Amino acid sequence: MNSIFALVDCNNFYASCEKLFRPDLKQKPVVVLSNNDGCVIARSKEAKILGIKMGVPIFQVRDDIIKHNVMCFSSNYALYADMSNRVMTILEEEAPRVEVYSIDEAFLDLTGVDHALDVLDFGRQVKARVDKHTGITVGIGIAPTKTLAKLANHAAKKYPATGSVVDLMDRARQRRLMALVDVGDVWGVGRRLTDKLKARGIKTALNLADADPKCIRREFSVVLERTVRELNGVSCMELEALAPTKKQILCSRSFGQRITDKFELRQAVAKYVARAGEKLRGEKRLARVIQVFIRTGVFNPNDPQYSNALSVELPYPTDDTRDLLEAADVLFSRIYRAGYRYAKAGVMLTDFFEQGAYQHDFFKNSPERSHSKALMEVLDRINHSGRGTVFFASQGITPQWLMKREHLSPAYTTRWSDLPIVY
DNA sequence: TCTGGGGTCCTAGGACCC
DNA sequence: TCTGGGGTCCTAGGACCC
Repeated sequence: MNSIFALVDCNNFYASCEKLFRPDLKQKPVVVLSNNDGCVIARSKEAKILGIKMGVPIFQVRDDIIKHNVMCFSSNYALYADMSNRVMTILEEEAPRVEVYSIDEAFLDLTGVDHALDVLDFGRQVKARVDKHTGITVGIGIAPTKTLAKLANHAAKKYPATGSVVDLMDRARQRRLMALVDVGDVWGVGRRLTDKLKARGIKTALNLADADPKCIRREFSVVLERTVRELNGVSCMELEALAPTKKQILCSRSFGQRITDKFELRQAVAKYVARAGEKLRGEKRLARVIQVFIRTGVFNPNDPQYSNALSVELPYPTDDTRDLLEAADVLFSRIYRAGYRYAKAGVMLTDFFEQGAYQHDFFKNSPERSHSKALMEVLDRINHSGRGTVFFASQGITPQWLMKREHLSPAYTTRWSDLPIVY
């Protein structure tokens, strides 16, 4: 049976979340900043019109921000994740199978759904329900492949006359749209590929669709070949309703200010290890390999640069933060060099095993620490309860390097004391 | 002065084995 | 003089995504 995919995408998601709880900002330009308040990572419609670009460092647009009275928010992921869940819950009520593709996007599988409505009416109904129940506006693209659904969604955003819902099931319509779309706006075609494709005269999505898939595979990759086929209506990417288990867990942060002190840097690494361990247990996995990396800033050419990473295979797969801390500490002391201004550090866990699936070495007697499971459970439970935090001494008690979040909005939906009250 | 974080997949090349 | 071929595994790096 031929597939039908719908891509639902929240408009200006982070900026929209912030605006929901601030009616006074309704027609005002709003931007949301990355960690450390470094870059612009989301913009409201009004901010886009002002020409504030995605990803620009905030200091480069400071004049515009002041001149046009743009409201800035530090990113508030607790709020965005909660709003995302509300949107996804509604989508799951509307469609039999849903793939949550990112915090603000989902693919719906409409294949074989018996619609009294046609797909366009169905899309409009979904959009109206999300709007009514969450206040978030979405765009919807409907097409026979994921790549075309992305394209339809692109059109839904770009052309207001569509009412933000585009039905791209028809081949002639697909070709008309593709002729208008820059090849760089195709899903899966990034900046590098755009340059290479354009150098070969492939400038629009339609040019790419009409290219020979065999040549594309030879000169580029199987990934791009798939894209070509998808643009021609041949579905090569399934809907994945179950989130695949993770293959790596990464915890890294840039610091609010440069670190020169060895013990402070060590604390930062310990903190990321603890966080990574928490995520690992959340995934119900054990990790056998841990990597630590540290680096100086990359933007100041006058600063001496240093960057290094080291990984180790642990004696047995573990999810015990104590094991991870111990290993990380050894790695850290081997790569640490004095005399640099460090800007970032991180910890990566890989080589995962299912809990209980690992066969221990017969000749070693029970290598794990005692009460590991119970201790980690208590640790996670306390830290998730919101009533306090427990942490390892190596993480430090009053870190100076915490990231900057100077424009953080309240936790409107996840903390009772921050609940907005309407009188 | 100030420039995010967290992922996936694919490929090429080297080491090693028979 | 002639100097194999096929396979696996691992890693680093490149590309993409949001």
